[in-house]
Amino acid sequence: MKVKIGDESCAVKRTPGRPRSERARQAILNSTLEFLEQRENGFANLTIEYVAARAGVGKATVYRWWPNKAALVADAFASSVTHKLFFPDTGSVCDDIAQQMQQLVKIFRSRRGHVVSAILGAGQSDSTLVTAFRDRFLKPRRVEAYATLRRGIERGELPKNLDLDHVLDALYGPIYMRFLIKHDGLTPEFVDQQCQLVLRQVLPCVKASKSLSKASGK
Amino acid sequence: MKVKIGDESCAVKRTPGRPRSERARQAILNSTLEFLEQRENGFANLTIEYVAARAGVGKATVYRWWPNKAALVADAFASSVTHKLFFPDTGSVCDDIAQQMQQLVKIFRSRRGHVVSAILGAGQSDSTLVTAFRDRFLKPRRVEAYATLRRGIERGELPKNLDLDHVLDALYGPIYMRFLIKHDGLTPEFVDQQCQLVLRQVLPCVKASKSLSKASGK
Amino acid sequence: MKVKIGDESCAVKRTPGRPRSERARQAILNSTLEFLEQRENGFANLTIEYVAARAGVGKATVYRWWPNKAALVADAFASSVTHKLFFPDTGSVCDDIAQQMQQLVKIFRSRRGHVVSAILGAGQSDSTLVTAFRDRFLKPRRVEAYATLRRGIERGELPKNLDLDHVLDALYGPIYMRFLIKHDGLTPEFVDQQCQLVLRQVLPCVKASKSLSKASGK
Amino acid sequence: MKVKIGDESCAVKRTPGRPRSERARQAILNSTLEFLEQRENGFANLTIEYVAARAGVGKATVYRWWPNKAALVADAFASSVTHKLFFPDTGSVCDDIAQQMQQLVKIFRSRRGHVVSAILGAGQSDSTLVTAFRDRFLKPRRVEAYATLRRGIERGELPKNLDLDHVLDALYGPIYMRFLIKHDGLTPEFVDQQCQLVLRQVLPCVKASKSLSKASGK
DNA sequence: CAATAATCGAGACGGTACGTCACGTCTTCTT
DNA sequence: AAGAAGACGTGACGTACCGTCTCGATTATTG
Repeated sequence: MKVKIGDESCAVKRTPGRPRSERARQAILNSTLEFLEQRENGFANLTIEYVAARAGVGKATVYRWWPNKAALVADAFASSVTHKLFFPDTGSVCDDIAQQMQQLVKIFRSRRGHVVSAILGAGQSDSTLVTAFRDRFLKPRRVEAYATLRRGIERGELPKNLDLDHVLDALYGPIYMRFLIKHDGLTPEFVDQQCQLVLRQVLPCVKASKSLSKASGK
Repeated sequence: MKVKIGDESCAVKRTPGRPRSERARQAILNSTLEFLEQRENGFANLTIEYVAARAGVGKATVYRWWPNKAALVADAFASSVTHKLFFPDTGSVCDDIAQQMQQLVKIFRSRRGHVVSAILGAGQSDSTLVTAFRDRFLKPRRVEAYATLRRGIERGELPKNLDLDHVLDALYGPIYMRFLIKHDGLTPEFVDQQCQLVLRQVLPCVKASKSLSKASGK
Repeated sequence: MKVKIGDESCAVKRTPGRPRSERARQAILNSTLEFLEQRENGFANLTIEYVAARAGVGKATVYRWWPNKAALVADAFASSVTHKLFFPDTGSVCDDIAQQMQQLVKIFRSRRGHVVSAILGAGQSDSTLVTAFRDRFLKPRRVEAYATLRRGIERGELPKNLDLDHVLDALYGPIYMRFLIKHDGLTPEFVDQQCQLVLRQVLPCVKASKSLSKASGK
Repeated sequence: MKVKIGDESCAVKRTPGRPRSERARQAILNSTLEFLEQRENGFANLTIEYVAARAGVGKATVYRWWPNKAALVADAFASSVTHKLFFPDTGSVCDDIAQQMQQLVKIFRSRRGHVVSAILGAGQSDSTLVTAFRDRFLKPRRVEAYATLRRGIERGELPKNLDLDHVLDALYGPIYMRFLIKHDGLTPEFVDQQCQLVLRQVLPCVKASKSLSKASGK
């Protein structure tokens, strides 16, 4: 709880006693991810017992650093968050976003996708998990997305007064829905059509700007 | 070997032995729903032990009729599915769908919504659950939605060759996303705007029929 | 409870309703014995469920006629009591008894012996069972044994004022002990030696030291 | 890599991990004995659930150390075996053995006797139990008995070439029989008479007839 | 360099719920 | 009225993990 300000040059005040083992920390997070990445091994099936054994670590070591399974999974998820999800700047909002969406879908369809569905699944009965998902995954991406959309607005591709959040939900919602409910394929074609469907709607052309502009009250 | 003629139960060959107790069945489903409807009582916290005790029923009776917790919950949910989720026929597709979406959101925001999130949450590590959700809840509603959309097409409100499933995902996806990730409010205004955003084709102007027409190949 | 005396010619006043099925009764007792006769299938492993199923009978039919497992087994045992256990009259007490003991040991070593050990085993926690064993098996045989011993007394082979019960326990006790504890073989040789050991002791004087000397071979 | 030299615990490699709780072990064995010592609480009525609860112990702890109920009971019995069952050395085989037999009968007639009958009873359908009884109770006592008998042989009280096991069965068999079948009393008088009946060889020839005549009182 | 202190692995502990089995009772239709 | 069929509420089974707790061993800082 003591925050050292300034220079750490010579006197890095370390706590006495054996320091935390970085090897153990990594092994625990890795065995957690490894488990979640397997199909049909959701959060519910994950056991601390297994994680510890797989990591070659005592159970107490897990509990010493993570208060519960959810915290462990949230941490493991955060440490796995891909850095490949960026928005390019092609000059066309539609293309910028379509490309990022394709990357997202690729992740969702990979083994890493199981980690996402595990965290969203478990999050339905443990709000700390969805919170972790929003804070560590969703929001950072939204910030980038806002910028991309604003570029489009500046360029005149999109109307002003656009409810950015709504547009983004309109874009990504169907992807999350298919990802979680699996009632239909999460194909690249679907992604492209989805992107066009939504962004064509908000193209200047028309008059709909009013219905989409953010309600002043809220 | 007396054969009752004219008996209406002629073909209703009863199985021998004591018949299944309807009282027990109802009590089990009810105590399941009751539990899930409480906040923070997710699928994971639900125990068969509790369900049986609450229903005044032996555990074995639960296991006799439902192979696992997932099946029980799916059944309980299905049996509880409100019959208020219908599509009216107002003469306007947009209105028809908007009204049904509002009903859906109302359910999602009610205590019954917890059951849905419990199912979809647990379904992420138990595919039988999402399957049950799709079969018993999603598909029946889709069938009605198709009809509503087709009415709109016939009326000329919507273009022909529309990929109905995609349109429906575009409509409902954002609702499910906000419901499950809770990053933003699931308000009636949002629902209305969402409906208009997707179905704006109704109006003259644009009509991006090409991008939405079902890919011939598929 | 009404005992009809005399002629049953025309009006055998039977209780109304369907009469008890003799077939069922036999099938139940048989499947009970059949089970107990198998090695390692003691009383504890016997289930009414199995007996009923094996006999092709409803469980309730078993419970209608026998209040509990013990009563059933006691009945089954009684119905199986062999009639081959008699004492011959060879003119020598020792031979008379030795022959009967050999027959007894033969039964103990046969599959029927398992029924005896089952009933004595279960009897340790259910006194009705040992009672059944004493009344239906032990006592009838003791009556015969008394007669045999008295013949020997009359013949002068045995002393007067003999405690018959003690002598019989001295004779049979070791057999029951080996039968139940299985710490040593229940061989014909053992039986012969046992018979001689005890009866020589009670002979007027002799001192049969030889019969007690250990068999050289063993 | 410091090796302690001269350490007496050199070969006493302790197993890693938390050591077994002696408290739990004792509590489990005690609650087992306590239960069995009550009349009509046979082996069959004993539940691990009860033992664990009574001992203030998790069920798993019981199962961790004893594979089944039989092993537990055998252990509990063995641990309770009174150390009063020894053979004195009075100079007379008959007296040595008679005294030990009286002690045994005293145990059989006490509450501890229920444990013995529970073990032998249940042992009839679970061979591991009788085996445990033989190994942990019977055989150790036999070893002492052999020594006592051999002393008698050396002293000339008993003939050489005696089948020790048979003599011991002849001595103890009737006691076990009366203990298990309860057809007659297990009185101190019976024990004395039984001892004399079998070991009369000691005496020149005669006189034992009186001790075998039935006690007038009874 | 020894003392102190925190972490490590291992694994036993008291619990809770699991899913199964048999109990003894009941309800139904058939004989 | 008794039969077979079989569902019912009950309760113990033996197992799997939970999260906590000793252990001895290890690895740092401090006196």
